[in-house]
Amino acid sequence: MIDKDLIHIGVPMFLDFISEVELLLTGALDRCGYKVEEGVNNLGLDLCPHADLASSVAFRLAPVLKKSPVAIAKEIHQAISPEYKYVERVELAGPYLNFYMSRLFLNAVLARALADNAWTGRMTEKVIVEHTSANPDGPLHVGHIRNSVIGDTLVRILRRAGCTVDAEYYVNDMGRQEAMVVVGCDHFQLDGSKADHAIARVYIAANKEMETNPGIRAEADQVILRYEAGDPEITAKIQSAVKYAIGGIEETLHRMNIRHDSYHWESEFVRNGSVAEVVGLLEKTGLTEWEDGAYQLDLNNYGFEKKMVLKRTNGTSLYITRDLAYHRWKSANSDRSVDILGADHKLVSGQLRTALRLLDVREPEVVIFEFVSLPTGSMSTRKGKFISADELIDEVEKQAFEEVKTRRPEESEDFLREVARQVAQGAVRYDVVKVSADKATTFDWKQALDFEKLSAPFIQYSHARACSIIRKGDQTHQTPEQEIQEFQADLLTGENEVALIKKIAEFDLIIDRAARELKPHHLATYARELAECFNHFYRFSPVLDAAPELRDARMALARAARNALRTTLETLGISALETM
RNA sequence: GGGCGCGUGGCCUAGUCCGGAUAAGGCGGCAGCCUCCUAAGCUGUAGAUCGGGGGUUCGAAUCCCCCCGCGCCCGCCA
Repeated sequence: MIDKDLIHIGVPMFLDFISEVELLLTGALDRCGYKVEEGVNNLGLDLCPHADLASSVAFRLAPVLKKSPVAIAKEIHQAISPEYKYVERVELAGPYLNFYMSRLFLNAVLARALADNAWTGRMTEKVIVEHTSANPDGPLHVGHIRNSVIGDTLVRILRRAGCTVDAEYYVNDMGRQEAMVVVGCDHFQLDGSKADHAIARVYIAANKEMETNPGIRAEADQVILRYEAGDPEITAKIQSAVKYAIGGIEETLHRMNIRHDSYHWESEFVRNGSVAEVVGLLEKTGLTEWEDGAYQLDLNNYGFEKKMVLKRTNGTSLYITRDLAYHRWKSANSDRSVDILGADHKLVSGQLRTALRLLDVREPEVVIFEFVSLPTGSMSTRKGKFISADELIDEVEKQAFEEVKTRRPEESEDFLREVARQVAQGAVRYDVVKVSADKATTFDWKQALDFEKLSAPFIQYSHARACSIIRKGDQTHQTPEQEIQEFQADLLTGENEVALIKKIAEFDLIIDRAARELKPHHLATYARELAECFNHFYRFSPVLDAAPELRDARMALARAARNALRTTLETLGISALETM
């Protein structure tokens, strides 16, 4: 039987196991009269293959105490209090101290994983995550979606960690790019294709036209000037073009299971006076000056060679100035604000943060991702050189459809289409999120269309297998509630079973880390490991054919694994398909 | 030229922040497993001077310095 009280005490997960180990270690160190320096991980705790948690603290003490690490570890080991709950035993392995999880802990993890809403972290901050924010001058391409997927996954991770998150899209309606779109609309006809693609066509055409017709540039300048002045005709034109493009972009985002909670147009901050206000505040720093007819901020003392231009010669504002106002607003309306930006924004986001510091405004946490390029070179919307997200999703869906059709030929067309859609959505997201943001990548069709182990379908498939077992088990046996009450968790002693429970326990640690470090790829790695653990369990621990009591225990584990897989997939924004 | 980032088996990547016990996966090779809960799965096998060189340390893929290669940036664009 599982200890039902544990469910109510709540949260017996990996972080609690770690807490207990820390308590045991610091207690033992005290008793020995040893002191470790303050610092991150000063107890030398580490996940490793030899133990559930290992400490190399003896190495750190050795130079100070002038004793061998082995001798120190031995002393600490002997001084460790025998009173523990989640720890089963502490082993001395030379200079290392190895901690192992107790049965009580494993059973508690299982109980928790079986409960509803088992995984909500303890963070309480209000967080604004700004992501995507692509210019409304064309469709999202395979570079943009790195921003979208990283951003949306972080939104989900932060929510899972307990935060209240607002996902925001910052719309660049005042920039030169949008002015070019309006000029493009004046000279060329929007065709009937998907809105964002149609906008891209006139935008590309206008840029091409500009090569031979310098008048185009002047027209764009006029648009910028008149929009900033609030000219109603231009305002109507820009608003309709922006809304049209954003509509198409949203459609693409929805295909990837991505939604924003709010949109902020940069013009909003010009119209409500906060851009002017920010410029005024910067003036008080004494670092601003008029140079070459433009209003500039000198950040030379802060390591920036180039001055930051706040206003053009013709008086209009620039992206960075408007962004400053937006960030001031974000900081005032959140406890944490996070920006997802491409590598080309490194310098400018540094300038932005410096300027905010001067204004005594909390800086955003900036997640920079490196570029996605094509085998033929870098992408450019302006030059029409890109693979659109829509094209990618279409291809992946087509491939997924063929795969499902081969495996489930008896199923209806609707079923195949729906599974293919959700597999494709997951495949695209996982393919992006699995790589660390600071790695530059080259887009590869072969890899995008690979549905094997290092992919979303692998994880979705594990989940579907768990569901299949549960479905079959429920048909022949009692209700889920009864099973949860009655199974004997202590029977789950197989190597694969224990490994699976431990992997399930790790979830809160991964979420906590990913939420603090803003590294969504940790969760992608975890998802693969969890699926792998489940597949081993599936392969080596038959559930339905096991003896009755073992069968019930394994059913419970299958259910716990299903919950963990489902939660992990949902946090990655990937559909947890029950059959595929 | 300067700044930032990256360099891990043939290819793609995790591990690097916070140094610890045999460098972990995938793709592709090779050899196996469907009268057995969905084979989008599982098992085994071959394959790595962790870009190069110095340094710090009891210990370096991880920290420091130099060099090489690749990417991004250095607009009154965003």
